Amino acid sequence: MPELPEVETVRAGLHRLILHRTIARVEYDTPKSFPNAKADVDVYMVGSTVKDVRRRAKVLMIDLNTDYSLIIHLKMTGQLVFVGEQRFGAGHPNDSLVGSLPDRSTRVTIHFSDGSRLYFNDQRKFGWVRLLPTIQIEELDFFKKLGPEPIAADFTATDLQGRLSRRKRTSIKAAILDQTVIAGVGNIYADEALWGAKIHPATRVELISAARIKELWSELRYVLNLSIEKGGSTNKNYVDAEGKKGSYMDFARVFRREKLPCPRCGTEIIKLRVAGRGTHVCPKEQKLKVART
DNA sequence: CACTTGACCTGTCCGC
DNA sequence: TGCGGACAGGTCAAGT
Repeated sequence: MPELPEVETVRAGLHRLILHRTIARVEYDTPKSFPNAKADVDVYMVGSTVKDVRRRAKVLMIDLNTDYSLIIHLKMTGQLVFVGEQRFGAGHPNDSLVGSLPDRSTRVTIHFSDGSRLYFNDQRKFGWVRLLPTIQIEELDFFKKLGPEPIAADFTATDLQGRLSRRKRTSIKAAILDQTVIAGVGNIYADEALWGAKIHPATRVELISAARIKELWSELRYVLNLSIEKGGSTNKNYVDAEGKKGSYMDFARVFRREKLPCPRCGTEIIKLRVAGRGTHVCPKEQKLKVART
C-alpha cells in the first residue's frame, strides 16, 4: 500500500497530532516488528517528547528530544493510527477506533502521557520500527542508496533521464520502482504515470526517447502530487493517522481498472504482469516498443 | 555490476 | 460451506 503519497499523508497527520507529546510507555509484540526495542526503548523513548515527524522515500522518521529517532517502514499493510484522549466527533472515522484498537494486527503501541496512543498495525508483518540516533539515519546503507524525491522542486526531467541511464536493459516499470533510481514510487503510481506518458511498462529503458522520459517525469510529479492532495490511495488497508481512507482511487485512470474503459480513448484496460507485479495498461495507447534487429 | 525471482506473512477472493 | 491456489500497496537475499 503505502507509497510516497500515503506515507506523506501519514507524516502530515502525525506532525499535526503528536508533536510535543511525551511518551509514557511503549508496548510491542515480536522482535520482528521492532528489533532493537528491548535494549533501547526504556532509555531513549520513555520520557522523551516528539520533536519532529519527517519522511524520506516511503520511510517515516519520528524525531525525539533524546536525539534518537523512530524509523518506520509500513511496507504493504502497515498503519500508524493515532487515537486521542478526545473524540473527533460528528461521525469521524477515528471515533470508531477508540474501542477497536489495539486489534490482532497491532504490533507496537506508544502511550503518550496524556492518555493518547499511537498504534502501529501491520497485518502482514513486513513493516518494521527501529530506534536509533537521529544523526545515524543518513548513515544507513539503505538511506545512502535512495534516489531523489521525484516531487522535489529541484528534481528535473534531466535528472530522471540521468538516473535511468544506469538501468538501460530492464523494463521502465522495474526502473521507476527501483528506490535507488527514484524514491517513493510504488505499483499504483508507476502504472498511473506510465499511462499518463503513454509508455508500455515493459518497454526497455534504452528504447524510450528523451521526450517521452520528460512526459514521464511530468506525469510522475502530477500523479504523486494529486494523490497527496487526495490523501493517498486506499486500495485495501491504507488509512491515515486519523484512520481516514484516501480517495485517489476515485481518480485512478488505469490502476485496478481492468475491463473498464481507458479515460482517453475508451479502449478496455487490460491487466498484465511486468517486473513481477500486476500491471494495468491501455493496450491501444501503450504499445510495446521493441528494438529493430 | 545489472537483472530476475522467490521469500517474507496474513487475509481474501475465485474456481471447483 | 470447504479447499487449494493466486494474489495483494514493498523490499531483500540469492541466484543467473
